Amino acid sequence: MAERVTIGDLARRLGLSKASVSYALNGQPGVSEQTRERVLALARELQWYPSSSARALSGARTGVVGLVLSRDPDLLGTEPYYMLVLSGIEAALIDAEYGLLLRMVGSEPGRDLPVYERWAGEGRVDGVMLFDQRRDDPRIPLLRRLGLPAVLNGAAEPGAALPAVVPDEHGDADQVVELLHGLGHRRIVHLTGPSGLLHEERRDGLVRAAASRAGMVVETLEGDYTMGTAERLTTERLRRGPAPTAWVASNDVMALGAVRAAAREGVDVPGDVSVVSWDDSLLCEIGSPPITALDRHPRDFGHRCARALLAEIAGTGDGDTGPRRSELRVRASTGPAAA
Amino acid sequence: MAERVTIGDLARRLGLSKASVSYALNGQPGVSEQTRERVLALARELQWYPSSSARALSGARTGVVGLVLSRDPDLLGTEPYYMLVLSGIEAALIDAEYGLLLRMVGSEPGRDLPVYERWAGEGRVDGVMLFDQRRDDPRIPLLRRLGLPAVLNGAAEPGAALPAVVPDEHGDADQVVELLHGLGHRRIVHLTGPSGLLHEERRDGLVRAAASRAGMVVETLEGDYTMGTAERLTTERLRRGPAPTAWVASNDVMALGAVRAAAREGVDVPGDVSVVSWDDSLLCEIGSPPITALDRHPRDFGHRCARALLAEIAGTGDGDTGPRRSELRVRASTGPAAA
DNA sequence: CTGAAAGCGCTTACAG
DNA sequence: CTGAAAGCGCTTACAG
Repeated sequence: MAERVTIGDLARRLGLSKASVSYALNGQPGVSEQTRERVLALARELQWYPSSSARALSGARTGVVGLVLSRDPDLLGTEPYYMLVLSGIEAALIDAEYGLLLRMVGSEPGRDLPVYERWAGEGRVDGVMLFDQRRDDPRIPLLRRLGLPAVLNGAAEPGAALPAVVPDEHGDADQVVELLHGLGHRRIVHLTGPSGLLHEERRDGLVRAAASRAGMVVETLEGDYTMGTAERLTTERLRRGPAPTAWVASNDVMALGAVRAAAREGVDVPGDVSVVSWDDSLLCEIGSPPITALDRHPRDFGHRCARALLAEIAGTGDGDTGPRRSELRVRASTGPAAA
Repeated sequence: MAERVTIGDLARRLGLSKASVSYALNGQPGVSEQTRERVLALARELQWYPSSSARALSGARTGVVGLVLSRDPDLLGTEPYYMLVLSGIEAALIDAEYGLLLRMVGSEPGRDLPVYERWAGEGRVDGVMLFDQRRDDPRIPLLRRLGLPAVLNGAAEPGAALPAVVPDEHGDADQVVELLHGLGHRRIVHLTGPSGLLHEERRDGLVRAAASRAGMVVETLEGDYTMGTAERLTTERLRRGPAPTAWVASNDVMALGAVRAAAREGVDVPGDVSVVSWDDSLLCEIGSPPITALDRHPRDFGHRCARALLAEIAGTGDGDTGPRRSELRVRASTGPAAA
């Protein structure tokens, strides 16, 4: 075990007090430039690292932010979306020399609450990032009570209870509906994630609004992001009689499920039915047919989320650059509406 | 900000010393059962949480283990393997009330070294999990020097410099080769990941050994886990003249690349060429054709890795349950060898 | 079984 | 600009 070098060691060697060393190391006023240089040089030479626990204990930052992922592990393994968001988060944190404490819990609502409670109680993190906001989300009052900085990612109203990072949901819905309308489709099935999730409700509202402006009709089917459910819902709907010609699915996995179910029912994609995914990924690229999808820049989004949280922790305004327009990647799963 | 409850508060309320409270809370001897009960009851009532930094500073555990993922973010987003391993790790850590500090760095070798140095210096973690061991891996001497507990995941020799968790690579190679041999294949292309990775070298050796026992021949092509490279290598090999009839790829993404390249070259899968993936995932299931793949139980593997590290940290032997046999999921990408 | 005390390595008022 | 000191909330010998 390498012997730890402390600021006490640095102070002794330099004939300074620990306070001066601390000021020098932290870029605080209170030491001459010359002293600071000497301190920094010695710290580097002796490979001094600040003890994160000592720092945290004496009231400074922990240098860590927390993220609780509330999805089923199997789904996390198949949906590339979160891994990409995660890598964007990491990129932002690295720049700020922050660490990420990651926790995966199941998808049942509320399983994450004790984690925040504990993190706050133990003083583990400086803040947390929240995804998948729900109606009357219990995390918001909880985090307020705990006094833990937090950022709501994917929220609609910037003026909400917590600072938020918003995606371009409006533009997303418009792009998708526009494409389908242009292809002659007039009826859409919107295959959503669980309706308890606010972004699913918002998306559905925006799709309906855009559709109705274009004189189109929308049927909503509530899925759960899994392929199995998407296949079942699609099969049922196709069998129930005259079905819409366009399907919009909330993620890539469900879009694939819709395509597979259609194939199994003898419904041609895109001949009889067009399919669009709200998330792009390799899954969409390799589907047969490849699936038209929105590239919502998940890495970029993760990066913005982390930066917003860091700004919140630092108390320096939100610093959010605002949403970036998604790119609709048109592939073979969409085509002219059947007559 | 909720006021922090400390053991001092508990001690005062109960008329005990902080030491007694600490002993009671930590299940240490030195307090009567009755006292312990009272302490625990009050701690629960006041929602006391141990300050992780105070604990860590006074020499106890940090309660956190670290993981550095050294792959390109884009690849992490497409390859489901790591997310599944991660969820297995999380499951084991939750049981032990441990947290996971996650860091993603690029795939250039060595980018992770400063992270370990820093984590050790800052006293951030109790140990780290190592994946993707390389020949003369610099992490091993580094971690030894730093005195940071570590576990090598995916290593072959249990008697190595660090405790290790081993997959059933032998069985994996045998299963794959056996399947192909039974289908009449006699020549295999082994599309590997970077040869600097020890598990790639071992796999290749095992595939060659199993093949040669069965009178088969193996050609090795070194890929980098990406689809692009796999497509290019496959295309080149197919064009170069009489190619083997069986392709074994080190991950699902490369297997897909091989299938796509074959299709583009007018080579039928599995009519002309069979393809097997070393990793199973949704990508394999939805491929056209669906790809025969080894389910190496990545969640289970992650779970074992985390448990081994926790055992190492606790100093309680390795506690590894040993490898679990992988399951070869035979799908439409493999068939009888062309005459 | 219990208490008083030192110490972990920092940060931060407070004096000089 | 610098130093002596208190304090963060625990754990852990050491006495009783």
